[in-house]
Amino acid sequence: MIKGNQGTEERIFEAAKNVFVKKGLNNSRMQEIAQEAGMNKALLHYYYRSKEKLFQAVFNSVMKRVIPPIAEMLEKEIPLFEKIEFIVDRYINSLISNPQIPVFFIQEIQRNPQQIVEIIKKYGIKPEVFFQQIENEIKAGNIIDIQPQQLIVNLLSLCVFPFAARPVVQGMIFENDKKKYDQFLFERKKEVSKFIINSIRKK
Amino acid sequence: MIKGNQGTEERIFEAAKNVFVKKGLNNSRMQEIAQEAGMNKALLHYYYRSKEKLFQAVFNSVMKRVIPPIAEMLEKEIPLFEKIEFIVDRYINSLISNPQIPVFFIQEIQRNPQQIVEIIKKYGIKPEVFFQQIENEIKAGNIIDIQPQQLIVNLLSLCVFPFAARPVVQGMIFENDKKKYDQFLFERKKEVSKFIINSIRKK
DNA sequence: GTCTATATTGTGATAGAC
DNA sequence: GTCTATCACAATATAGAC
Repeated sequence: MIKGNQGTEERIFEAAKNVFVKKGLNNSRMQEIAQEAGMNKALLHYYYRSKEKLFQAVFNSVMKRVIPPIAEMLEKEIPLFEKIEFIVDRYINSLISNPQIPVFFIQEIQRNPQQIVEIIKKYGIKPEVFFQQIENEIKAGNIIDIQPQQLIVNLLSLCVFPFAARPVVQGMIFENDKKKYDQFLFERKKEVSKFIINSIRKK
Repeated sequence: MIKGNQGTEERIFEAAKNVFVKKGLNNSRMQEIAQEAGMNKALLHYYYRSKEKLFQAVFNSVMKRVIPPIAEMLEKEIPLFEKIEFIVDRYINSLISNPQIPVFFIQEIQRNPQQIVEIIKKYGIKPEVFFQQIENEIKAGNIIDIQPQQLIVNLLSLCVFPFAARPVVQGMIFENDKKKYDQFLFERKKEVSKFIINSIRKK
């Protein structure tokens, strides 16, 4: 349960975030959120009017915290290999701290695909800078020929998938051992950037 | 709508599969399935008793069709690089034919994480054969030193993620252009195995 | 087996006392 | 602002005619 020292509205918000992020919109009950916040469910409506509005508040807040760092990293002006190491390390680290975000995001986008367009517009994600950097490195002969789009999707896949599919992977290849899987994720920070750089570096 | 030449039970089942796979359990309505099957919703209960049971029938059927081919490919006795090309090509191809499966699977596992254990037991997925093969290649000095678990998760990530996160990726780096993204996925069959083999091959 | 009509239940939302 | 009690509605499930 959420601790009681904050204001009521904040307590509701924190409780809603916990529940929504874990279960998604449709598997979450207002009753459950109220209980998590240590109050009656009528109060949720008093402060947020409807379940949908409460959810939107949570979703927007999570996006606001999650998207800008990524957008920023993509535009950072440092050498490519350094940048890959930097992004992978930071990104996996932040996913270790917030492991449910990928599923939360995938589910919500599935439910309401429209909003992805708004999110991109709102936070001004521009992968073009990163694309350009990759193309420059190819022309300079420093890395092998690869479509920038393929490379960036590879990077995202390698970072995010192990969190989105955790129960499956943990069950399939780690005998459902939570600690082993945590260790695996921790090591992955180095492994993934090694894997990528190994693949695109000319030897 | 489902065509009417099959038996009623099969019509229901096909309709339910269409709806459930697209929307997941909680966003699907019995009414909608009935409509899709061209009949009254009372019939769904007559044949399948409850929504939950109908869903389980669909889920089990999908798993039965999706899991064994993967399990089999992992144990196939062919050289490692060939095997990687084979798995990636076949796997991405099957995802192109059934693009909603990853999200369907992730959502359901999230809702009911218990069952993953049963599925693994039921279909006898054994990655050990593949692990052993990788370790042998490392000892023989044919590929670089890498944890087999990391490699296999890399392979799965690179294949599955672009389907699970399609709306996001399509929006972020393909200006929401469906055709471009389909083309991208098609090319990926070759790109992914090249990417992996490039990374682990000793040069 | 298939339908219409109805019962039952779960849950989001509101009214009104305090 | 916070609570209890209640409403309203949607969706699953069943009864019963044919």
